[in-house]
Amino acid sequence: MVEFHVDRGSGFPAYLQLGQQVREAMRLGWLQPGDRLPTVRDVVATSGVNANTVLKAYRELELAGLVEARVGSGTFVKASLGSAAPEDLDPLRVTFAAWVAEARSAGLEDEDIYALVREVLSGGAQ
Amino acid sequence: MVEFHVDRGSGFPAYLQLGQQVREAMRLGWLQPGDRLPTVRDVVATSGVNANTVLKAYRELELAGLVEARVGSGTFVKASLGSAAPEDLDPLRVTFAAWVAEARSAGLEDEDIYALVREVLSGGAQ
DNA sequence: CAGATTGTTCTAGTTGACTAGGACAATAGA
DNA sequence: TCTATTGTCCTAGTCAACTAGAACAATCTG
Repeated sequence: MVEFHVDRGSGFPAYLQLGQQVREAMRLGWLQPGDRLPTVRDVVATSGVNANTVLKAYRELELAGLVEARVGSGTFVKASLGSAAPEDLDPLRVTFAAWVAEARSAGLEDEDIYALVREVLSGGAQ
Repeated sequence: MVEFHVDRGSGFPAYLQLGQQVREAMRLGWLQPGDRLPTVRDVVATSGVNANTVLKAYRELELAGLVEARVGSGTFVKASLGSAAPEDLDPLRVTFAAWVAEARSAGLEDEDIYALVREVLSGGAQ
């Protein structure tokens, strides 16, 4: 079961955070087709956000064709996200973790790493 | 000179985007102490956001002690951000770019890569 | 069938982000 | 000194995000 972590006051909307966390879990294989998302009321109790906010997040995912809501039973993952097979992810995870260790020992903080990642992914100098 | 790229409709506030871009540029060494940020009016003309929005972003950076605003001359970078020396960044950039190439050839899209990065940096399973 | 569970809808209201446009004040440069 | 540049402030207003609380309707479970 996926646990949501909504950071209020971080500046960006709670419903976007929820949606992103679902998409991310799907990409990482934590959520696969057929899996059930936490109940709207569960999320309300866990994260403190309003039911309408959760609903907005779920509805957006449904519009994207990623999940399917079934009254009485819950919201279920419909499609798969992530273009790589979960097996292929593991070796990449290992090598990247090694790189992170190297970066950290060079003195980089997580924010530095994020900045570097964004720089490289966006095509270097932009 | 740093160019700002404000993505309206992305969901999170323009003033946060501006602030983050400045911080990121500082971490990557593109902005160093003494450098001048774009004029408030420049940003207005370039990105289309309102002067008050830019001001809010700049004021937040000033409160954080990162920049210094001088009426009549501009806003200048005051401190340095990023815990690593810029020279140390290059080799890390190279090895990371290699890893990205590997990940992409394994079929990963940028979003998959971001998800993996966040997973590893947040400590794997959470 | 009966009760619990779940998604869904509705209204009303608050808060914060952002816009619009104008004006002021301090500084730099000629 | 004069002028352009720059940061700063102000008022008023719009819009989206989010809250609060209640109710409804479809489905599952026993």
